[in-house]
Amino acid sequence: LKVSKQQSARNRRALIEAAGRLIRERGIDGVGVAEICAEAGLTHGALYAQFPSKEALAAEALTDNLHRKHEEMTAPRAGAEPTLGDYLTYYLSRQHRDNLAEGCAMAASASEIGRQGEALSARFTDGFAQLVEVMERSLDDRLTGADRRQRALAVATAMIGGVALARATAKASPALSDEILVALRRVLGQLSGNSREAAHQSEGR
Amino acid sequence: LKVSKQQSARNRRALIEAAGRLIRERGIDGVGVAEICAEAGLTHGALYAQFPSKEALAAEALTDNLHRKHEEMTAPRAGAEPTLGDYLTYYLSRQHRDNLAEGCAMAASASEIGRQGEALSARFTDGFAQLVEVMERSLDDRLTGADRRQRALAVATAMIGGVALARATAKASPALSDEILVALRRVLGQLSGNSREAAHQSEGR
DNA sequence: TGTACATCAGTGAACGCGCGTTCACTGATGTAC
DNA sequence: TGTACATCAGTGAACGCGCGTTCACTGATGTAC
Repeated sequence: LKVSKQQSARNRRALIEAAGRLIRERGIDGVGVAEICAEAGLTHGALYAQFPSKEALAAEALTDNLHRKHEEMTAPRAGAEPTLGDYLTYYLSRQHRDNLAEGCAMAASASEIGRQGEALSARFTDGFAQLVEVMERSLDDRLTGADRRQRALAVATAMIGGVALARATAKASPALSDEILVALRRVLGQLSGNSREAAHQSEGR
Repeated sequence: LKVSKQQSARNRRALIEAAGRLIRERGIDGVGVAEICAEAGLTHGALYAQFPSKEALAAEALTDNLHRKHEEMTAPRAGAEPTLGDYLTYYLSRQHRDNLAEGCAMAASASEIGRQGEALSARFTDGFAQLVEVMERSLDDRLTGADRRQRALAVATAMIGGVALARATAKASPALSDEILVALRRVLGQLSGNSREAAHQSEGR
């Protein structure tokens, strides 16, 4: 049965969102197309009217998540540009760790993305490069050149690794998992080059 | 056909090693038991004479890898205890990034281990806690208490995240992938608390 | 504005395939005498 | 030391199952007149 263009667009959105949520929670290989389509309120055949394959849908879901997260992170906080401390508080939080479905896709898929097709790894790489740039802008203006860039790379990498490892250890040792988040907020905060902000993070809120 | 105890023990070893290699390369869901057994020179039924399930074999392979890596890392370098710089040079190398099969299982499975059974995540967590302790011992003696512990947690997390992200970005941007390794060696080296060593890392070898 | 009809998003049965696991069987090993 | 036989690691066919994808069909939409 044919459906209105509006409804068809809504269905496409529902597929992207269901795929994103389920893939972040269980991994690409951990969800089937039937389940994704059912979650979107459709039958499995409908996917192929919108996307050429499961992988194409996964790629679309990844891009969608990375765009959304980029906007969320860079949105002004109380009218001002977010600081590195704001980013760390947001990203390295228990809420983020415990919410696979709505969290950052990079933390959810870091170690498996290299095994997927080029479409997925190219989109992942773009998203990571963008995160590094956001981190670089948040560092103190007195830092320059290679040092500034390297700190931004280290912060971006450690944030993603931190959430991934906090999740990996959460079941077997909740205390260690929490410790990872606290330690990274503090140690990475000290890399901002801004001594006032570093002191703020050191208080360990 | 029955086989000598010696041969049976060798077959068990071959299964653990084949499983470890293939799972690190392609993920647990990316390899079948038939392929693991074929790689070990056996038929698929043989697995169940040695292990109750595929997951039990995967858990054994994970423990085996983490023990081996722990021994490799802590072995004295030229008669002396390895420094943090030695660990970073070893772990954050292009060789490690490019050798999934023989590399550290934590970097290969960080983001997917939380979705597996408890046997696997408990062993992963033990291995990570051990890595944190090794890192802690390599920091300068002047660092103490919570600061020392937090730096060790940050270093261990960023090392694993660094290799995972260097791999994730390697296909789409080899330059960015290399940059991650260099940046982490340098920035993490500066966390050792040993200014001589930090300067050494800063030269960016 | 009203009617006729081509379009095409979505349905659901069917495709071949590989998965993890089971099981009756084999036959060299290793033990009991 | 030599013989008889129970053991059990490994074989390979078979199990049910869910996977991603295809396809003939449906019928409301939206266009052409």
